[in-house]
Amino acid sequence: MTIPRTTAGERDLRRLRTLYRALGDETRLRMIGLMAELGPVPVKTLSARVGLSQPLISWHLRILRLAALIDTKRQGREVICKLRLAAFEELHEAEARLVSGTAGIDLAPSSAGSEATNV
Amino acid sequence: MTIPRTTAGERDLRRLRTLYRALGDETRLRMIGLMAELGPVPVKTLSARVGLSQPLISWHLRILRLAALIDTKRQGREVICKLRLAAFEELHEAEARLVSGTAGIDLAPSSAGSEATNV
DNA sequence: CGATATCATAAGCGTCCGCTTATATCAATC
DNA sequence: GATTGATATAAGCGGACGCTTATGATATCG
Repeated sequence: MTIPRTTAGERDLRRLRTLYRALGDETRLRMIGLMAELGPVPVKTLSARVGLSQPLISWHLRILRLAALIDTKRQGREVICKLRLAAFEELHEAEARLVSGTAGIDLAPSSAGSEATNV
Repeated sequence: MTIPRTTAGERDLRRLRTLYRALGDETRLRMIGLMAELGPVPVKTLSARVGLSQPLISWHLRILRLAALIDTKRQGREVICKLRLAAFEELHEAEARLVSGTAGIDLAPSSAGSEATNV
């Protein structure tokens, strides 16, 4: 039961980093807003409504997909994009663990028990 | 009452972009975790616990401060950093507006009433 | 099978980001 | 007021990011 090589808190950190980073772009937020408004939607429509080139939208979609923020499936020659609301719940949970102060986030192991008590 | 130059949804988009972007870095997430765990904490302690140089921590703190995720105040020669939990509530609210599909996020104005109905 | 529509990938480019080192500001203490 | 401690800012650098244009892959239709 020696501390696992990658702490739970560390895993949260990675996941949070990926999610937040994927969300930290105005174009992607617009796309998410549209998917929320329109429901499952083909790439072309996103491209048209956002007003950016199709390859760029496709690239943004890849980032959102890799972050598991959306699902995509082929339907004929179109690819339908659907928002994964569950991802936001996962986000909230990891976020809550971080902010509740019980994550055990640290780097300097020697700081345990030393002069760490401040304020 | 002509549509305001910057829509409410647009303002949300900017705020969300700033918040998510500030949160989309592992070092900054570590710092937030530490502030959540330790409460108000001086810069030096953050630097020591995270294990990165003081100027770098100071720079990350600036980003968090500009995003209104933390408060900082001088106390003697130290600067105390405190997590602003309220920021997360604001984040959740804006996020909820976006994801609920009522934000009216768009770019192409001509798409109103045209062949926008898909799926 | 050829032609067209929808989407993904590749290559290239300017900019911002994360980080380091060096230096400046501000406050306490002697 | 000079020195020491704590933090902020400046300069510089490599790499990732956001975007465009060009090309390739996949599926439908005639």
